[in-house]
Amino acid sequence: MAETTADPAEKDLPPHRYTAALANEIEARWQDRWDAEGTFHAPNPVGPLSDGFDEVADLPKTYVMDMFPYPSGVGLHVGHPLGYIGTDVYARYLRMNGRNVLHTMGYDAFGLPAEQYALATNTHPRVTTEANIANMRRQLRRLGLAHDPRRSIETTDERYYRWTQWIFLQLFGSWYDTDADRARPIAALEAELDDGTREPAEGTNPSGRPWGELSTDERRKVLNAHRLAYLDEVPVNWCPGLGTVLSNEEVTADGRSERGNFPVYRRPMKQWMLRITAYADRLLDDLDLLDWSDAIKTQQRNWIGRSTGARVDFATAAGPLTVFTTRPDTLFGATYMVLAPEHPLVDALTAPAWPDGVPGDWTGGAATPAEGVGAYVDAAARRSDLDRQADTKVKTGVFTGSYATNPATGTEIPVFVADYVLMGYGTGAIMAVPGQDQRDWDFAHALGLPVIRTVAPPDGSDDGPFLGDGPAINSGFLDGLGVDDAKAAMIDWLVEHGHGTATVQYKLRDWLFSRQRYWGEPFPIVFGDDGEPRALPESALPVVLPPMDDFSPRTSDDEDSEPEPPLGRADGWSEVTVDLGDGDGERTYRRELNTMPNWAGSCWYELRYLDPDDDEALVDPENERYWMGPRSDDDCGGADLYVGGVEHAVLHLLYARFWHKVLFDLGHISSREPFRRLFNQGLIQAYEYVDERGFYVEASQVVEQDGRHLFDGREVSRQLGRMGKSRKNAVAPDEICERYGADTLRLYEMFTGPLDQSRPWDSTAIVGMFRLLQRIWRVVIDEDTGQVRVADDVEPSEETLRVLHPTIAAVRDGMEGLRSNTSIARITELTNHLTSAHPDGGVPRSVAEALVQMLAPLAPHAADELWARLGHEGTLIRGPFPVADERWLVADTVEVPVQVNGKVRARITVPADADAAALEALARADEKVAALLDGAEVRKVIAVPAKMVSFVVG
RNA sequence: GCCCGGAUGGCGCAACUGGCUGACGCGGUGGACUCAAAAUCCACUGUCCGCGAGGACAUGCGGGUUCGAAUCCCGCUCCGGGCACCA
Repeated sequence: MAETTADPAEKDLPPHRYTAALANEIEARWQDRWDAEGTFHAPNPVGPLSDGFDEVADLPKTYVMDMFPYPSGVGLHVGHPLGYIGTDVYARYLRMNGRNVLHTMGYDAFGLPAEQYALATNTHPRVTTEANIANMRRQLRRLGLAHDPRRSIETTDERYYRWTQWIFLQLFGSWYDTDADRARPIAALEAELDDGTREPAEGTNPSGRPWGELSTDERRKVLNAHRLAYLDEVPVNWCPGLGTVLSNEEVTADGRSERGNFPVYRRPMKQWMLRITAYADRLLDDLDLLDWSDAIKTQQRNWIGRSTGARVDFATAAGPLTVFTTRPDTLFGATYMVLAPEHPLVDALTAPAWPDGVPGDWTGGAATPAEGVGAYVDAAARRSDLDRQADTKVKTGVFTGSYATNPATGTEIPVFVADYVLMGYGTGAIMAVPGQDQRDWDFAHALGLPVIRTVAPPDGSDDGPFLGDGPAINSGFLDGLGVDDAKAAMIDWLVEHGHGTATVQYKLRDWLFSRQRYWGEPFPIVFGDDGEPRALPESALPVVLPPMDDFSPRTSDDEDSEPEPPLGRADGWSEVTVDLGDGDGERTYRRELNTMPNWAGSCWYELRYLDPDDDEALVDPENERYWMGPRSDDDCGGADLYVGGVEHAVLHLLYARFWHKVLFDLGHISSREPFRRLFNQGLIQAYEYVDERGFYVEASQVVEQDGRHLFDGREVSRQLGRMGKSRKNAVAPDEICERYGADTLRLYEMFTGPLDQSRPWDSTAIVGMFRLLQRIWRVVIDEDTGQVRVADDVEPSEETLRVLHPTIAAVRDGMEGLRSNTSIARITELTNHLTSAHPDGGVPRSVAEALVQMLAPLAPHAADELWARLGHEGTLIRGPFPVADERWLVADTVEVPVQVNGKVRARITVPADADAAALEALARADEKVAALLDGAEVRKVIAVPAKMVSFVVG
């Protein structure tokens, strides 16, 4: 890279030029001053951070948030702060315009990466995490971000995770009342069960005996089965190589762990689950209240996956077989049934012998159904989910030898076991309608099963299933009805005859919340001798993560090994003697040894920023209502702006919404949603270079020659990708700050495009923004003397005013719309105008000051410095920000194009307020236009005032 | 396969709801300053034809609507992202 910074030691450089050295000096000085003066403090209405609230009490308020980072050991690269700078510009702009703005930054520091990093460096995660956070704080501070430092939180801080645990106790201490459609305290459920106004929910009382006859232990089990946090035996991703279960996102497409590439096995284990499914409808419906992109909303809708349809019972020898279908209208076309291999009725429905005349394709070549089904089920069990889904074109399955009765037709239809039906969705069994379903069609054709069409396909189409709308055929009382009407009619019939019910099905599963890791929040839970979980009292919080020398998970290469949470080895920790206040007195209990997943801390941090020092509550209700409360009847509340990467489209954002709604239901907060408006920032991409062996080479050392890219003389291939240390294309912000200063980096990152757009990093283009700052500097400061060179008591020329005021309007527009690239372009134009209009200095003070004010959100250090040198006390943090004067927004005269038959043939300068008739006359008077119109018949004239004139000639 | 985005000079992008395509910046070319270079400043810079005035062609491709389309409609291509046997 060319050496673009000037060394101030060099003799012939003007002594007061804006150089990197000067920029760095100014930036460090202002950062210290901002810190010392608490410039970025945003006062709360009440509590420890309420100093100075009186001064801002009448101002409108805005809460701006970034998705907080995980403090990685390699530090930030220039891609990370893109969103942070974007929100900072926005927040500073609003502050200058008289708003009380809350903007801060925290650290999401629990989780497997931190633990792995600690293992790799053989240091305790607490030590590495704290060092990483310190480094990241230093890097971010250097960028001049106007964060309220008092509100910064770390999820690994005991004072923070005490409240994470407290929220878990809220989840454990409540249940979802489907009648009230909200969560309520479990004590309310107990009271209603006691006084007989409520029965235990379906599936929560295995004995089936009335509540009043249950023992204390049995009652505890019933209550536990209602809770929003509950223990359940579920299939999980067990990774013996890492010694922990993993979330689905932590498993690669080929069934191995993302970290370490170890095999992952599905197996059932008893784990903590959070009942997010109870909130499925509200999570879905409330999306309509949010100012989020359709892309993200669609992803959340798909993830929740609500389908309406019916449950239908089919009579079999083993009792009713229930299926879920979204197409009850096609019941007359159900010609066979399929069970998932794991379905509980598989054994019961496996007949002792094949019926007479069974086709060979159906038996899998087995002598008996038991043999055929057994072999098929075993084979399916050995295949991973991913493997089973890899080749979806080929359908396999085996006949059970049993039949079920189609309730609509009374026909006996064969029951198969096939792995294209998944146990995890619906009831794990389907009615197969090959005429209207591609998968059923494929299976029917593979095994020679009959097809009955129940929706008439359009003319002649007889190839494949028909999924569209059309009149019902072959369907008895439904014939002639369209799909929607037929569905409704069939559901009515099913209900009336006791064969089924209308129902809603979701793809969303309850949230697996246990990890066998050390570096996470311990659960505030203990177990009694009965194996049932009990909550620790609030007074026992925080349950502090015990210090351990050996915190590594117990790993193994044995698929059947048992998970062994590291906390089980913490001396004297796994048991605790405590009085739970439940009447049992002081007893010894076993602690829960799992920890929470790293999503936990990020599920509610938006609330803790509001009141980080509150030891009485997770957030004082008044502070929450002030910053996040609903502002009108149809407002869901929440942070005003949340900026982050699109990669958190589903998980983090869904989990956080879920917790927020639980806290809302229980009356702890007034907002129904955590993030009113979400904005996904683009990515900073970088070229990565790969040599002939497929290894990354250091991007900074690649040279371009005749369109080829050479590293060390060898040609390498180039592609655009993510920036990252491992790809050897990372550029650190520190490096750019040293070379140009933070203000230049901020301007450059904002200039390369609107915030939502990804853009490649180009280190050579930064100099443009550096030059801009130099020019602005020169407008105010004489490079030779260091003296202010603006002209006092001089009115700006009309020409300058006509540049200045549209610039102000456009700059505001860009900043409000998170498109400061356009603001910077307009500031550049103004600067260029001033530079050429006043080559020897003497820019009117009022214009120079407006320029500096507009610069302040973007390059706050340089702006505050220039503001001070212009003779003002203090910083520009609270403005003023210039306001455009309408008078100068519209020009007296404008140049408009004149079109003849759609082509621009001339340009004329006309009064801005010329009406259509005047415009036409002026256009006709133009020499060139007159020549073109001469002798031609003008058939039509369109004249749009101040825009254009168009002649149609024939 | 389905669902979202996107495509404008050599590059990043701009053009508010149909009205002068390419603002602003990088890069490039030429110049000023300098012994020289760097830095800085100034000018030019979509493509093609023409000595020139000027003209033609240009917003991924093909149609359409319109006096007028980067913008609206229909049909494609390519790129990026998400989901994927969800009954």
